[in-house]
Amino acid sequence: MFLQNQSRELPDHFLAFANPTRLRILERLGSVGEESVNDLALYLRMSQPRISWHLRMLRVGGVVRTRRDGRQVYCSLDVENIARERARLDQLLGITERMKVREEVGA
Amino acid sequence: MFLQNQSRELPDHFLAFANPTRLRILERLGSVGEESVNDLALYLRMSQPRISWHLRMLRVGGVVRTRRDGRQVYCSLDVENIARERARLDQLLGITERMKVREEVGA
DNA sequence: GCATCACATAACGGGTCCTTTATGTATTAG
DNA sequence: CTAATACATAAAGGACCCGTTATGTGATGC
Repeated sequence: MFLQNQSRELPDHFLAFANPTRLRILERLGSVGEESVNDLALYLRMSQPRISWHLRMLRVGGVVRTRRDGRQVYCSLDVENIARERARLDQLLGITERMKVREEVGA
Repeated sequence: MFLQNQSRELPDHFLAFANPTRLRILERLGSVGEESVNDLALYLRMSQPRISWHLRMLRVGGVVRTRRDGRQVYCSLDVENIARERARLDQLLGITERMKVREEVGA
């Protein structure tokens, strides 16, 4: 079914943002665009398995996508899917585009 | 400090969305606007302590606000704060308004 | 005051998250 | 083929999440 899928997809997506380490990873990826797993671990001064584990959650949640180039695996933000999941949440909450526009205007 | 605060505020906020039961609560609140704790528990056919516990997480995460009227406590979405936290995430990810507009257009 | 209603918290078991250390797998270099 | 590199996965322990029942707290009605 359609809703069956969503019953874990949305929670998994937002769980990806619910951790300081993962937010640091995402901040880094947003800053540099793309980076390998090892470079991420070096930059964050964390063990490679730990980074790899968090990247798995980020991939499962549809926040990050990866591509392999030789032995390196490069990670980047999946901006399109983030926007898609966000739209799903807004629909679930009944938040309309009109409401969001009013907020941007400051109404 | 400023960032110290954010180190738990953003995770707590998105953790609030990372559970099917809480999403059902939020969907209900988006639909009816405001509802008491007991009515929420009845509607979701779940024990009142469980609902109360989830509402606590939703309040801590800044997703739901509550007001007391007599013995009832009425809950509703904190749409303004949701938008605020979302903007913080976008800033962290380096997602600009321009990018979001392009997505809405479908570019 | 006393009983009741609405909600919050406590205690408990089972599951998942998160971290470290150790090991496995895939790709490249010689 | 062998060794090294880059990354993924396994195991183990502590912490937190999530569901139930039981109990506590605060506000209303008699």
